[in-house]
Order: sequence, then structure tokens, then C-alpha cells
Amino acid sequence: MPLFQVSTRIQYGLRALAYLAGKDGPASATEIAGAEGIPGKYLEGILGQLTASGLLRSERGKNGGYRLSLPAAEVTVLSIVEALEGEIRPTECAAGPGACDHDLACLPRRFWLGLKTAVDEYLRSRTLLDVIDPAS
Amino acid sequence: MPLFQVSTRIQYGLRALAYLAGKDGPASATEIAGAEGIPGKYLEGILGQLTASGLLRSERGKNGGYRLSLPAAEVTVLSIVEALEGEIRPTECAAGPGACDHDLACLPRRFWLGLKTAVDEYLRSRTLLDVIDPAS
DNA sequence: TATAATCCTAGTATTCAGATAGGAATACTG
DNA sequence: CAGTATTCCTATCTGAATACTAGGATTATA
Ligand code: FES
Ligand code: FES
Repeated sequence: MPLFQVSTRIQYGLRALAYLAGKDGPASATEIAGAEGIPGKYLEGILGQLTASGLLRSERGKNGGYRLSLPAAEVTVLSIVEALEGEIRPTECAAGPGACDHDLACLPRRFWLGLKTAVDEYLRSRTLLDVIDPAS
Repeated sequence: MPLFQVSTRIQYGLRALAYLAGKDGPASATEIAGAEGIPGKYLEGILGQLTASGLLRSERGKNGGYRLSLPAAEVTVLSIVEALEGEIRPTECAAGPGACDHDLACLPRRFWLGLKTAVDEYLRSRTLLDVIDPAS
């Protein structure tokens, strides 16, 4: 029903990162899942993706876990979203001309690109620190 | 893959309205579908929804069809989107407290509400005329 | 009466988000 | 070395939603 529904991947991922931002040492997937009420195995995959994209560092073995590789203030939400879902794009043809059978000047496309820009800017202007800071 | 993918309902609906905005008399679903390359019967349903919400006026019978009930400059894209998909809401809990098991002060929620606001404002600030006007 | 249109209801097909399952590789600990 | 806790990898399932199709009833025009 809603125009844009943020996937649970992103919601879970953001909450997990927020949890990690409020912690010193590493936290395991199980720990975060328990604290946030997220299915453990599912979260594992999400954290793996965030690790692969460089936002997290992982340590295997006992006492291992995940930790942020950057200070929370340097992690934009846009980078989180892109790590988990790839590029933001409201329509197929927003990717570029040719995806659609319309011509270069297609007017609706320009409109949708404007929406993408607006969303991108919001996400780029907010960091993980903003998300966890009540006074922002 | 993308964070927000605009549904074909909305894309088709917007293109149909743009087509109608560039025309004087009424246009039938078949005519619009042919011109825009949209499945006819599918478009019929979309146009029906736009009619029910008051954005279009329909005339039945031969030589009937659909026409805008307002000048293009007075139709915000937000009203189009809401007519076709209901309220815009990035997460369940953005609807209000209680939808989620978190407390009132849940920080991610405030972040997502901010995103909703940014999108709403973009959509409310653009009219159908902006969409079809190259110089906007 | 023939035709062209909206309107109404139901059904299908495919895709995808959201999760689950099982185990292999790795690292610490006693 | 044995045990345990962790990440990592791959495969599979499922429910819901999107996108579309089908058929016809109703209404107006010519
Ligand atoms: S180019 Fe895709 S709708 Fe026009
Ligand atoms: S209230 Fe829904 S995530 Fe916090």
C-alpha cells in the first residue's frame, strides 16, 4: 500500500548498527538479535553484507563478533542503504535512457529522478550518529 | 533491489494523467493505453481508481472517456500517489506508536519519519503541470 | 439496433521479501 | 588437544503482493 516501504533488511540493519554504535567491544549476531528482537540467522546475513561492504569489521571464532569500522558520525545512512539494497532508483528507466521505450526527454522520468535526488540528499545528510542522537 | 521502487500503477497512472493533461476532450482507456503502451484492461482499473478519488471525471457510453476534473496546475503528485496507493509510510511503526514493540522515543522511527516528510514535501510541491512542462 | 465506452468481479502467474536450515571454517579457552 | 562460540556459505521454503488477464454487465451515442 505505501509508496515506499523500507525493507526489513534496512530497518534491521540500521538497528543493528545503532546497537553497535552504542557499544565498545564487538557484539555477536546472536547478541544483537536478542537485544533487538530480530531473527538471528536472518540478521547474520545482513551483518555479513555490511561486513562485505566495509561498514563493519568482523572477527571469527570465540569472543568474535562485529564492530563498526568507522565512527558513527562518519557513516551516512545512504551508505548503509546502498550496502544493503544497491542503488536507489524509483523507476527502471531512471537508471538511464534506453531502459524504456521513451525518448531522452521523457518528462515523467525527469520527475522521478528529482524524487531520487531528494531522497538521496536526505539520506546522505544523516549519519548513524544523527539516528541514535535524540537531540538531532 | 532499489530502496523504493515506484509501482507500475503509479507510473502508468501518472503517464495517463500527463496524456490527458495534453488533450482537450475526453480520452478512452483504449486510446491512452495505445498511445502509452500500457495494457488496456490494467489501465482501466487504474483510471477507475483515479475517477473514484475525484481526480478524473468519466463519461460512459460511446464517445465517452476520461478527463481531468481540475487544471493540471492544481493537481499535486502527492494526491495522485495517495489516490493510487494510499498513505505514504516508510515503516510500519511510522504509522504511530504501538505498531512496534519499541517505546515512544524509538530513534530510528524519528529518522524514518523525517524521510517520509522529505518525500511528502517533494511530491506535494510538484503538480501535474510541472511533470509535463519541460521548463520546470 | 449496433457500437463503443465505463464499470464490476474474479482469477492467475510470477516475482520477491523474509525467513529457516544445516553445516563448514575459524578462533579462543581450559 | 577438545570443546565451544563465533563468522561464513549455500540452499530452500513460504506467504503475500504486484502485475496482469478474462468475461461480462451497464450505459450512452449514432
Ligand atoms: S523513459 Fe521510462 S517512462 Fe519515459
Ligand atoms: S518503533 Fe518501530 S522500530 Fe522502533
